Amino acid sequence: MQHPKKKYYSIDQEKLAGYARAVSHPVRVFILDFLADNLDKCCYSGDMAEELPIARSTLSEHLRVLKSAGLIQGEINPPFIKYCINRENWEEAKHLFAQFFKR
Amino acid sequence: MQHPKKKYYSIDQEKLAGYARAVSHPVRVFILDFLADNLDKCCYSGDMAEELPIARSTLSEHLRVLKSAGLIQGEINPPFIKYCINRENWEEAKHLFAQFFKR
DNA sequence: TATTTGTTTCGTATTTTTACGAAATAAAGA
DNA sequence: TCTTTATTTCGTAAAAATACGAAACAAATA
Repeated sequence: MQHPKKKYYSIDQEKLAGYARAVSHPVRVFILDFLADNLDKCCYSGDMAEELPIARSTLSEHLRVLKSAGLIQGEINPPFIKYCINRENWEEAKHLFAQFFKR
Repeated sequence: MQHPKKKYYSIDQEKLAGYARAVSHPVRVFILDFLADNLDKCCYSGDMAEELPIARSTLSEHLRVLKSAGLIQGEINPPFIKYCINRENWEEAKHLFAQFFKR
């Protein structure tokens, strides 16, 4: 980089982009909707696999992406894994998006 | 696909994913923040290039992505192109995200 | 008409994402 | 201990995203 420019994007801009990236695939939106609609009972991977025309391993990969973005968490209870929305980060994302669009 | 599953994602889930995809890169968040903060005057590509350590062509590509997602629009006034937030779609995205996170 | 100007498009390379089936895993039950 | 079960990880392939510099563009101006 020959001429470093004055400034670049902020931490919040990077955070927002990260959450947006997690939500940027329809299957992952579906998963998040599914989990958010079933907050009381949480869900197993298999519950969602029933509803989606994709391989189990592909679903697992989408769950991994959501988990690494922090939007969901999985409580291991073999051979099941009970997935839930990660409340703390969900609220952070909600706030970031609300701030972003509030203009 | 041997066993077509019962249902798949909805139109709104696809729309949300599409808007999220557009916002899923920090440079694009930066651009949208920049435009939203300057609603009165709108902006030229060059105004933003000053602030970002990326090639002009790369910025142009990000603008193209945002335009094709519908979040911005460009009024051609050669050799300038004045960019603005696309108000209608911005409101739609705002609403979709608000609905999504409201739980 | 040739030049300048701000921007986009093109060609290309690299990286990341998405997807699948096969194999691995880890606990429960036969 | 051998299966069964629900799920993840691995290996791989194909598609999409990201980035850059060079070339193209289109209007204004010299």
